[in-house]
Amino acid sequence: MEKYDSLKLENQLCFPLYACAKEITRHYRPFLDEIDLTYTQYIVMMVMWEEKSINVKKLGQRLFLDSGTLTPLLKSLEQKGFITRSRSKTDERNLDVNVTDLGLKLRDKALSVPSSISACISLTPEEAGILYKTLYKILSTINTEE
Amino acid sequence: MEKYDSLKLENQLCFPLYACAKEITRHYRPFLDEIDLTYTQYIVMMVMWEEKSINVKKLGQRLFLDSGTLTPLLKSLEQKGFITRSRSKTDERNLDVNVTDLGLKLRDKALSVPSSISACISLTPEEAGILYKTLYKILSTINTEE
DNA sequence: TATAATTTAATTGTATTCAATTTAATTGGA
DNA sequence: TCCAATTAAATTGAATACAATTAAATTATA
Repeated sequence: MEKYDSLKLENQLCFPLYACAKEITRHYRPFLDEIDLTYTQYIVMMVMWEEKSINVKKLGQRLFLDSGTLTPLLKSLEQKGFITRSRSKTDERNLDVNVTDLGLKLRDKALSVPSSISACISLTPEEAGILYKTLYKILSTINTEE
Repeated sequence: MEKYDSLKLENQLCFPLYACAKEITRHYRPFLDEIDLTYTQYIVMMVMWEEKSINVKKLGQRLFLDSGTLTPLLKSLEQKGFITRSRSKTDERNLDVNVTDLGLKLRDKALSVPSSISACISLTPEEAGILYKTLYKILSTINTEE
């Protein structure tokens, strides 16, 4: 055990996490290109497909993103016709995001994406299940100690 | 089981991976601010502390980064005096990166960073070990099927 | 009620990321 | 040797990310 062991790249847990996330989102690109979405736009659309309507605040909490990222991204999705943006009638500070018909149509085109991705992540269902639980455990604890 | 279940955010494995990586690197910020490094600069310095000298190509392979990311980042580290950049004598296409004395001094200042981070990731050693193995399994397979 | 505090998006600025292209150096084959 | 192919880094352009600040709306309080 050497003084600087804790600073070795191979002893980091965060580095493979960082690299994995990067490599996987990179692998999404060719599939998402076909439906004119980036990875971040894709996870926003996932929420929109489920919720149909949501405001920016809640969307950001769901996706761990702030308005600095979401504002330009939502404008881009609006431009493509997948969503609409409008101030809430009851509280004008809030911006409501709604999925459009075109946005809903995109859902069918996206159906093949998840299987295409899981095909290039060769984990057993058990490994995937444990990984899933562990990641959510980290997410649930990391933002609490503030 | 519904038609669109595979597109639900809660059924994604990639999303918590993406979110975790983002949240964790965000937690590095205050600690790394104190030694004037960003997260990406930090992992570059980790390699430099181990290798002392390496070229951009190998550095990129090690960190899953390309020259588009590394070139401006290495210029910034050079500006701060932590590394030097110079063309290889034997093959001028290669750029050699060398750690400076100042860069080596930074290693001692960085010693407290790993423990600060692991303090806010509350995993058991077993969970961390399994996570580590699983992430490297993904990394080893994801870039092979090209 | 009038104003202070809070909340929500938007904006600004810095730093990634990566695909695609360009430039320069090296290697390989005719 | 000459030139095509390859390789490595740099450049360009688009899209994130996030901290910090700003602006507008709402809520809380004196």
